[in-house]
Amino acid sequence: MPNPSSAGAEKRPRTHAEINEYRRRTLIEGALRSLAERGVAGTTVATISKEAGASRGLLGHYFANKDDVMVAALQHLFGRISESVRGSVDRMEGTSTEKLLAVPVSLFAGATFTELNRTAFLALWHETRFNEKVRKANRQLYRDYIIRMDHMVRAAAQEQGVKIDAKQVALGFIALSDGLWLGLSIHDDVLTGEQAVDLCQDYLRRELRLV
Amino acid sequence: MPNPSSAGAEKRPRTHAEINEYRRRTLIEGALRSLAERGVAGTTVATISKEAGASRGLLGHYFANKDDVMVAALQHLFGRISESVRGSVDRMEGTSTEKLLAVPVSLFAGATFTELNRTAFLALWHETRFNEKVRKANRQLYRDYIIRMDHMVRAAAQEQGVKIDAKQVALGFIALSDGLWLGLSIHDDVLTGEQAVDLCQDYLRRELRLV
DNA sequence: ATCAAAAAGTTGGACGTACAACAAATATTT
DNA sequence: AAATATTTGTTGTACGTCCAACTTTTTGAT
Repeated sequence: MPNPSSAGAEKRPRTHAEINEYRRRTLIEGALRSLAERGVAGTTVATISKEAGASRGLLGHYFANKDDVMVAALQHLFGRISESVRGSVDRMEGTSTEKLLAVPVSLFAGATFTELNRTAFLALWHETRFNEKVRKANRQLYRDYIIRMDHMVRAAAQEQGVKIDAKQVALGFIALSDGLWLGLSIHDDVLTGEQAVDLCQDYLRRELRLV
Repeated sequence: MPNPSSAGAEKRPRTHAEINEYRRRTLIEGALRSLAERGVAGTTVATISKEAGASRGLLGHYFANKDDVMVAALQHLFGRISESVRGSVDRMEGTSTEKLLAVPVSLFAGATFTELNRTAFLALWHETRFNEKVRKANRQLYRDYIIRMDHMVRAAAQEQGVKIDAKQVALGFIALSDGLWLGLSIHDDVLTGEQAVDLCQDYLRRELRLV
C-alpha cells in the first residue's frame, strides 16, 4: 500500500467522505505529476495511479475515463494558480496600479512558478488542442481570467487618468506572461523568474504611461 | 498507391536522389500534418505514413526511429517559418526600425500563421519538454532566433538613438509573440492576427520610445 | 547500347509490449 | 448486512520496430 509520492505523511482518511475527497485529490495531483514528468504521450492510467499511490482500477471508480481526469487536472492546476495570485493580490494594501503590478510577481513567485506547474501546464495546453472536453474547460477558465485582468487594467488606467484599451492590454499581458511561462518552461537557461517579472511590469508600466 | 493527401498533382520522382528527397520531405510534412490533426499522443508511425502516402515500414527506411522524425519535423517547421520571416524582411526597403516592425507582420501573416503551423508548433513545443533529442534541436534553433532578434533590436535602438537592453527587449518580443501564437492557437475566438500584430508592434514602439 | 547483377526503395505481416476499459473477487466502512 | 472502496486479472486493441519478400533504379562489363 504505497503512499502518494510527494504527499508526505498525511493521516490516512477513514470515513467515506474523507476517502472520497482524498482519492480525488491525490489522483488529480498524481495526474499532474505524471504529466509534468512524462508528458501527454507518457501519461497512462498506470502512471497516474502509481503517482497517486492507488491501483490501476481505482481510477475508473472515481472518474468515468482518462479524459475526465485531464479536465479535472486542468481545473485543479488553473484554480490553484489563480487562487494563489488572487489571494496575494487581494491581501495586499495599495492602489489598483500597485495591485496590477503585483500580479506578475505572484505569477512568477516560487510557490506558483514551479517546474511541476510549468511543465504540467504545457502538457495541458497541448491537450487543450486535441481533447474536446479539456478545450471546453480551458475556454471557460481563460474567459474568466481575461475578464479579471481586464477589470484590473481598467481600474489602474482610471487611477492613472490615462485612456487605454484595457481589453487589449489585458490580452497583451496574458500573452506575454504565457509566453514567458512557456519559454522558461522550455529553456531553463535563457531567462530567470526575476527577468520575467521585470518584463511583465515593464510592459504594464509603459502601457499605463508610468515610464 | 495513394498520393500524399495535400501534395496535389506532383510529378512522381524517378531517380534515387529525387525519390530520397521526395520521401524525406513528404514524411516530414506528413508528420507535421499528423501532429496538427491528432497531437502527440495521436500521432503514430501509421498516421505519419498515411499522411505521407507511404507504407508503415518505409518510415524505418528513412529515419532511425520516430524521435528522429520529430526532430526533423521541428527543424523543418522552424526553418520554414524563419526563412519566410527573414525573406520578407530582407527583401523590403527601409530603416532598421521599419524592418524590426515588419517581423510581427510576417510572423502573423496568412502564409505563416496557419492553423497547421500553429497547432504543429504547440505539439512540438510539448515534445521539446519530454524528448531529449527534440529539446536539443529546439535549444539551438531558439538560440539563433534570439541572437537574430537581439541584433535587429540593437540596430533599431541605435537608429533611434535610445539606450535600451536589446537582449531583454528581444526576449520580451519573443515571449509575447510566442504567447500570441499559443493563445491564438488555443482560443481561435479571442484574438485576430491583426490584433496580434498590433500588440507586438505596440510593444516594440514603446520600447524604442516611438510613442 | 544492352542487360544482368547489385543497390536502393518499398511493402505488409509478425512479434513483443503496453495500453484503457472492464469484471470478478476481496477488504473496509456504514 | 449492505454499501462502498479497492485490488488484481482479463480482454481486445494498438503501438514501434523488425524483417523477408518484392519492385524499381543504378551500375558496369560487354
